[in-house]
Amino acid sequence: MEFDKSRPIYLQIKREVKERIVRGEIKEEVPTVRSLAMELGVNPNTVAKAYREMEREDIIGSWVGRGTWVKDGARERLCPDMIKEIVDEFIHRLVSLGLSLDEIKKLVEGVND
Amino acid sequence: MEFDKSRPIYLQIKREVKERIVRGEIKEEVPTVRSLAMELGVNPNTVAKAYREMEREDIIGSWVGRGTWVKDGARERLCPDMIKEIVDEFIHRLVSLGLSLDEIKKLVEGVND
DNA sequence: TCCATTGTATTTAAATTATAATACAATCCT
DNA sequence: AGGATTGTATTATAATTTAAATACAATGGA
Repeated sequence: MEFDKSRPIYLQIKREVKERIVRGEIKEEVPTVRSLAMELGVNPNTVAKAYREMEREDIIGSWVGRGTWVKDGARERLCPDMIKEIVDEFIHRLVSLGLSLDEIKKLVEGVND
Repeated sequence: MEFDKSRPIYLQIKREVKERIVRGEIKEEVPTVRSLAMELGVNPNTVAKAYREMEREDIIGSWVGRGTWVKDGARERLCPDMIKEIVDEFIHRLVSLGLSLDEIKKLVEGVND
């Protein structure tokens, strides 16, 4: 995973972990703060900050000495929420360029690859 | 225009100005550094930084005492470039959630409002 | 019980971003 | 000619983000 320099790393880590949960790569046990920090090449504090926010969002739960775990039903809540957020932002950005909803639909229909 | 606190303001200003160019709201004359800073409620230095980068991208040209102007053909170059960037990121993000291209197309087809 | 692993917290430092206050040279308009 | 406006540059300051190095208490396994 590579980072976009224009946005805080901890936000990108949040997105990455959520994506892994939605994809089913993370089912119950979330990587430890230290192991994910090592894997991503960042400071454990940065991962801890991402986890702290996701805990407040009721996506994961952390316990000292045990680790971090996906909360019950988190994947089912996360999936439609994230899709809606992505689609909404996509539509909004193209509308900001002056495109209509019909034009946007035709644009996506024509995508190949 | 309101700012997203999670990203540098000067980058959001770049996007805003580019959108205005594509929408045709800015045709030739770009707002002065000071007037846009006043309009957006930010420091002139922040606008100047955005303009400086757009000048390096050959989108605008600035002259002391005269102002800032859209470069010839900038709108025609900007329009397809920005659309492609937005669509590509959109597809990429949904693929990162595990969706296929077909699923994405059906998703967009079903959008209302 | 002992020890490694866990999340959490603290402190210090560096880099980036944004603001603020000027100053300056070039240009334009009257 | 002269004054206002322009982009640009400089310096200083503050806030945010990230890194780094620790330390600590709780947990679990040998």
